[in-house]
Amino acid sequence: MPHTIKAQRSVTIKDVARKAGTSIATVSYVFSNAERNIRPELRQRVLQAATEIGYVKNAAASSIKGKPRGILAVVVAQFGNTFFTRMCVEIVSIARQAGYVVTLCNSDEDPDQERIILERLVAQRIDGCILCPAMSREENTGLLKKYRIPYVILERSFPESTTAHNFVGQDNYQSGHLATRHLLEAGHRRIAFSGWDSPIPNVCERVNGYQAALREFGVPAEQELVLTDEMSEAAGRRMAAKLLESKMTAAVLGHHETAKGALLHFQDKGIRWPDDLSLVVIGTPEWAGVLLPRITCIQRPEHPMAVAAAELLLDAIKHPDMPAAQHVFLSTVSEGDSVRER
Amino acid sequence: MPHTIKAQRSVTIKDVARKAGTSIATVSYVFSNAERNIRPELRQRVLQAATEIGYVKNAAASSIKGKPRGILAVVVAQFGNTFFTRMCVEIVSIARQAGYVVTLCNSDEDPDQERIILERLVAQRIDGCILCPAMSREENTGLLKKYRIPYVILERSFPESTTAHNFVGQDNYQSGHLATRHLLEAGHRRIAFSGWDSPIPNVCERVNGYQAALREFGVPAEQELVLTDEMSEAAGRRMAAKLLESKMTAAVLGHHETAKGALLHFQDKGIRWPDDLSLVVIGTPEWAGVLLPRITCIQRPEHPMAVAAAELLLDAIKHPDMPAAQHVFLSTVSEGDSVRER
DNA sequence: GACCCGGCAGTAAACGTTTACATATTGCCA
DNA sequence: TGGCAATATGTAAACGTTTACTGCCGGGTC
Repeated sequence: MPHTIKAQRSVTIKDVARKAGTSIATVSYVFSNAERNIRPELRQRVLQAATEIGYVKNAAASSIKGKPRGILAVVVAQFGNTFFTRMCVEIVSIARQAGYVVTLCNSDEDPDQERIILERLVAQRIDGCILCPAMSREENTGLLKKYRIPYVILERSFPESTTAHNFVGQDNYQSGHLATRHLLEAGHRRIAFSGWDSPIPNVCERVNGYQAALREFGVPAEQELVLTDEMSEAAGRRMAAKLLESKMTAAVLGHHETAKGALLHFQDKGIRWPDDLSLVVIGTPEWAGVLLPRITCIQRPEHPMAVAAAELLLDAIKHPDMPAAQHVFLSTVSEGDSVRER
Repeated sequence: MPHTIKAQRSVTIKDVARKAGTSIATVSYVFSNAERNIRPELRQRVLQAATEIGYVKNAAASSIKGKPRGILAVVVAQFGNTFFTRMCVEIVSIARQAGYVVTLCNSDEDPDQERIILERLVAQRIDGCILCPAMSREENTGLLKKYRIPYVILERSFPESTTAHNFVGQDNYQSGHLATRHLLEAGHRRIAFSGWDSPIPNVCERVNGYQAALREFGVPAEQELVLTDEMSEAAGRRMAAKLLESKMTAAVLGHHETAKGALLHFQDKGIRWPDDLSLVVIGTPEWAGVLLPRITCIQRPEHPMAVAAAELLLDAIKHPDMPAAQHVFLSTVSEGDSVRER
């Protein structure tokens, strides 16, 4: 509940008009409507008066007359996650170049929070929204649709997301497939997979890719080699411990947040990669660049995704009747030396 | 320039009133003024009508009647920097608990951008602002002051910042001092310092702390041992190369962004810490937790700073005439093994 | 000199709310 | 039944802009 204090009357267009000895219409024209001709001398007087008394246009007032607000919103599910942070940085930058400021919100993987946030944003009559949904909730995106707020769904491809909405994401199936094939090609046959145990389909798709790759190489998929757990360092450690028990020679760490915990566990136990264990991480964690030995990553294309999402949104704002588009980006294997021939 | 399309008339309080067969006042009271008694039956009818036609209050319209907007802003100089990101996450979370949404902006260390951003924010009539200024610009904070927008200066203590403004920051002098003393106590005498060459006083203060510590141990400060360069990985590598030439036995990496480059250079050259070189990093980079050998860090208290800034801002909003407060947080040495007795 | 036209500037009616004030409705008691 | 609270609802005037429309002035044309 924002604290409610009687805001003292701020400087308005009226004050400027009085000071400049003209009408409020003229002042308004000076500050907004570029077409209207104003005698340079008068315009100067208005500008002068405005700076003297410190006038700044009240965006809320313009907005109720149907002017766009110049505000975009990005709602992500895990703001602290570098994957999202990096995309946010990019989006903010592109938006700014287009003249927008960006409101960033964090649903913390909670669809109810997400709902509340979206309602607030609709109340603000934002010009557009990029949403990385916490879960599949037609009801939530429905709000945006109902208010005809242009939006782009980012990164999480719930079945309906990819069809009815503007969507930008990554091919998770391919990430899992790529990672696993990389290990298979190096000769590994007993390959584990660890991931985040979540309601979103991303990890699930990665597992599908992993299993498909195994099939292609004629390797039977063993249930016990696929582990999922909550998203935390501790969970990563737990999964690492279980993986070690299962005597695999290689693993796909399918989720960079838990991968960190797993690597810490390996470090603690004195298990070294690629000597003792070949590893591929899906994602591009901050620490991958300095960790020794280097680690092989399936890069998630944060940068192109952010750019695509921002541009798609700007497009959607310009062309409200544009049909929904879909962009999916592939992953690439980064160089690294955490995989050894076998 | 936000694209300007005639926004189609959205559902208003009038539509709800018509649908519910009552007056707009009643509808307004249902949605805002909690004191007013409305017959439960009528209230229900209004709510019903509102959901049916999908009414969401237009926050802009309420705002011009002096209602607080429920928007806070955070303007940082380097949004992509994990140090700031982590503080933003925390601030967003606290703000949300207090009922605010947060607009995050990135000045990219450019005071002109900062100016433009602040003007936009003032135009939005935000309820409060946390600002990490790009440079000392009285003119910029002056805008906030003039419009009586409560604000808190974060992290960068320009001389005037600490006196006239609400301020939350870290003791950079102490960080430099702590880092250097840690190395001196381990027996090192030839200690280098690398930092970011910037207009803000933070690094400079750290150098002061470094030099003071040297003095306390009777070690003459050598000019060539203090290096500064731009903020990039490449610059970090450059400084690392120069440091190696100067034959020091230990170094304070005074800025975590350049520290990464320096460490990469050391890795490339096969120089190992703490065997070949003792190191202390000022800051808590994302990668510090997994890097082997572990690295000693002077922790910047991001979390308490963010909490303090957010709470100070909320206080300032509640008590507009509160005198400016100042919070400075000390640093602590994290455990690590990148320093060796000598 | 009557007419029109272009260039400027002002008037006033919106926009979607909030809220002071007025009015209606009810229940209660004398 | 009249009077009076108390309660419930409506009226209308703001809030700070935008913008269609009207008005004014000077100069050119016939």
